[in-house]
This record gives sequence, structure tokens and C-alpha cells, in this order.
Amino acid sequence: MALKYSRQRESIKKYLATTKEHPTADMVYNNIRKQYPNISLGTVYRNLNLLVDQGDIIKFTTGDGSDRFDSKTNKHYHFVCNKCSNVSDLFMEHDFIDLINKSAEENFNGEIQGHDILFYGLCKDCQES
Amino acid sequence: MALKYSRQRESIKKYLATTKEHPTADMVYNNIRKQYPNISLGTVYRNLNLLVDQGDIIKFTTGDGSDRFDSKTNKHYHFVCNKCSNVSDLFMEHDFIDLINKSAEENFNGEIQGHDILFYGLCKDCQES
DNA sequence: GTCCTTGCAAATAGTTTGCAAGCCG
DNA sequence: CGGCTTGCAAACTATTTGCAAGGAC
Repeated sequence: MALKYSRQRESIKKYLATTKEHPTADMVYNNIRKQYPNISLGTVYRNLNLLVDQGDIIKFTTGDGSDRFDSKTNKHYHFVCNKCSNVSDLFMEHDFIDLINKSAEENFNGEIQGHDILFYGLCKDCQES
Repeated sequence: MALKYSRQRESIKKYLATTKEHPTADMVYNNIRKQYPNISLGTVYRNLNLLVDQGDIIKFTTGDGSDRFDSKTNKHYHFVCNKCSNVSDLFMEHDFIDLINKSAEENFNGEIQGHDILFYGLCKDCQES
């Protein structure tokens, strides 16, 4: 529980806080390597999982095989473009999020505690081209 | 495109049509092996992907590392129990499904074509124990 | 006979882990 | 110093693929 400071972890945290892509572990690795060429992929994975455990970041998947990481920890959804595969954030009213849970509970024999949604379609850029 | 008959594929199809668990490839493999002890995991994967391509079954993930397969191809959601990890189906009104897409589109700069939802909570059995 | 399908094994992708050395407090 | 953290490499899990033999039509 008592995490010690490490510049590698700080660097990962800072990168996630500033990027808008929702990077995979490998993307994080390649980015941090610019500053710390000796960092290892294992260290990246270890720190990403530590940050997830602490609730500093979240981990999710788009079903493409690798996990993705996001420093925005407030409740929101994700969108994947069917054409360029880029991942974006999609925020919705908390009231509507609750409504989805409530509606699900009406159709389900058990207790709904939450949900994740992955939207797909065409992002603005691909729509225009 | 022209698929030839194979008893292995038929067996996989039949098993998926009758099971209510949402099996991983490995679970399918272990089940089919009772009837065809020599079937290989590669054959199971190949056939599952063929069936997905044909639209006979769907593939989805709960984020636990392995893909799951479902012979119910009509639009519906999935639920994972936080305690026993079992996966169940969760059907909702098509009107509400459309409403979710519409609401998302209001909050997003791009075209929403669809979505998947993974609900989580406690299933009936775990609620009672 | 043609060519799709299979079993087997090797290869690949993503992630985790054991270990000795390094760094924080 | 003690113990968390790192780099490296090996191990693991899930899935895919090359190939020669087998089966469908």
C-alpha cells in the first residue's frame, strides 16, 4: 500500500494525464521510452496496474486484444471509430446513466450495480472524409 | 464462402445452441472433446471464427482475458456477476436501445452506429446466499 | 479429383513474474 | 539499512497459423 516515489511511475502518470488517445500498455511504453530509454515493458505494466489498483486511472478494453488506460476516472463511456479505430470519450448525464441501470434491473433477476458501454460508429474526422 | 460440412463444426454449433453459459473457446473445446476426443483447439478456434463471420454466433468479451461466444444473435446485453463471475443474458426493449444511441449522439461529435453494454452486479443465486 | 477441413505443433500477441541490482525514505 | 522498484529475461495465457493428411461433394 505504501508506494514509494519512482520517476518512471510519475512519468507514466503525467503522460496519461496529458494524452487524449487512450493508450495501450505498449503505446505508453513507447512514449515513456523517449524520456527513459531503459524503462522496461514489465515496469510499465506493473505501474499501470498499481495506478489502476489505487484508482488513479482506469483500465478498459475495446475487444481488440489489448487493454487501454484512461486517467479520466469520473464515470463516462468510450467510443471506437469503425474506420480509424481511434477511441474517444463520451460523457452522458448521470441521470441517464442511472436510468440505464434502473431499466436493466426491471429486465433482470438480480442486482445491477453498474455497467460499461462501448459505442461504435464514425468519428467526426472519418465522417468528413 | 462455400463452407463444407464438418461434424466438428456441427457439434460446436449444436453445443452453443443448447448451453446457457457463455463459453470461452477453451470451454467449448473441453465440451466437444467428450464426443470427439481428437478435436484440436485450433479447429475449435477456426470454427468459432467461421461461425462469427457467417453471423451464426456472436463473440464478445467481459474483459477477463478470453473471448466468449453466444448463439443468441438477436440484439441483447450481457451481465457478469461480481461474485461468481457467471455471465447471463439481459434483454431490453428495442426502443430503449435506440434511445441510448440517440442520447449518445446528442453528446458526441460523430455518428453513433451502435453499442454494447456489459452490466455487472449480483446474480439471483449470489444475492440469496 | 478438387479443395475445404482437420490435427498437430510451432508461432504470435499481450501480460505477468522471478530475480538480483538499484533507489527511496 | 529495509524494503519497494527496476531492468531483464523467462514464463504464461489466449489465439492464430503453416503444413501434410483426411473428408466432403
